[in-house]
Amino acid sequence: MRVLGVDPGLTRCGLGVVEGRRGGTLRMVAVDVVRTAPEVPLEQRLLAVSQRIEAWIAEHGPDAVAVERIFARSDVSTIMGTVQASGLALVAAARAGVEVGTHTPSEVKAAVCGNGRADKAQVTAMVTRILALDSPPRPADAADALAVGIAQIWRGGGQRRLDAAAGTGRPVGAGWDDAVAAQAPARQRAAERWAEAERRARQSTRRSR
Amino acid sequence: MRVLGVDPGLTRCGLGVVEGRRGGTLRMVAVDVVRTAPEVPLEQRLLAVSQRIEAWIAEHGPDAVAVERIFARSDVSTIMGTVQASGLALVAAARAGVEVGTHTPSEVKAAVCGNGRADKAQVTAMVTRILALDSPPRPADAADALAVGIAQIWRGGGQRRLDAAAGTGRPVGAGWDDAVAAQAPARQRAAERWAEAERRARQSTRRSR
DNA sequence: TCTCCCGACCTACCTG
DNA sequence: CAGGTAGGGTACTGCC
DNA sequence: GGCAGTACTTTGGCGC
DNA sequence: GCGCCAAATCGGGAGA
Repeated sequence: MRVLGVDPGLTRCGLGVVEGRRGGTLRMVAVDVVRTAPEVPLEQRLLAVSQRIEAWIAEHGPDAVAVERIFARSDVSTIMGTVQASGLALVAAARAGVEVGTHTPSEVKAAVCGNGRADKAQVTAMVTRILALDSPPRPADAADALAVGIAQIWRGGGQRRLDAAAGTGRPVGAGWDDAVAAQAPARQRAAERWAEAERRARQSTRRSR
Repeated sequence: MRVLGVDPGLTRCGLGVVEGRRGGTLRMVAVDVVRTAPEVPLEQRLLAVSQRIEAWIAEHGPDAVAVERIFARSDVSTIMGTVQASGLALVAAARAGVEVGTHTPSEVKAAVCGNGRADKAQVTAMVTRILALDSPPRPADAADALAVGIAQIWRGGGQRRLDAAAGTGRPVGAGWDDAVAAQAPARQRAAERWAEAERRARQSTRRSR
């Protein structure tokens, strides 16, 4: 299984391709960071990111694209570009017909470190070890992208419910799987549809780091 | 001059093509609203929006694409899809090599109604009148998209931010007679105001649109 | 080029 | 003329 | 299909 | 097993 992990960002967007099996040894295929200069018009920056992601998908032909979900507090301004970048990643994947998975920062940390509260350095270190790299991926964002990819392989794209972006309006609370049935209004007939959608529901936004 | 106005949204994304000259009579070329169902995976929804926008650009060959700028308050979740949609519009335009303009809701209202505080109904009414439509554009988002397009034609592209960054200082449109936006230097209290806005937004209940 | 630190919406309208 | 202030949205759910 | 109402962050960790 | 608590960011510019 090959996964393209994406750490969305406007100035720096991390891209990392990881290969391996669930529970097996993982191998880093490629890693890079897309940089766009502040003086360039926004649409150009986004376009650059978009094209780069599409190029990577075309080149590496991943089985899935994993995007780090966005977490935004009240500080909105900074996340916009990030969110847009994540959207581009999602569209690029959808356009290529590739499976999509999203992961929150906590999930990623928990996946690679075993602790959702893990320090950033910890994550980098673990990524380096897991992929048996000689040295830590240089721009920090690269490591994060790889971490997301790892999370995708180990935890699977089986994300829960809706995304933050959609403004779920329905805090599911604890049990995700159980909540699926509870949520559907016309659960009997639509159950199948919902299950399907839910299974594929690795959507949502991206997060920042 | 032909402009594609976009009112970004995930569930409903308004698209409106307006044609005319600055200060001249305007004509509506086309209008529509892209709808995507909540049960569809996010990436699919975004893809649908993206493709539709690209199709419209290809079909109508606008000279510019105008996008309504997003203002995010403390409520983040709802804007995500919106922001992503706007990003898609920007990229679609950039990809097609079309000029891009962004406009805040206030700008749009001011451009169309002469009053930045204009009611939504007012905007719809003015759009209907300006474009000499028999009836108001059906979904409200459609009217908004048209309004954005109108604003683009009448006020020109809003890329002051880009200008400042690029140092070109070259407003794309031809010179306009009206008052130019004067930058308010009052940045000192920004934090305070932000905190205030945030606090207010958190406590009070939101009104309907 | 990478690192570290700081700051965090944008406009229109009304009032003095 | 300058400064300060207030305002601005959306996606989901249920119902008509 | 359209209109109106409401809520608006999420998640892992730890304690109970 | 359930519930409550606490924490989480990124982009721009200057300096090494």
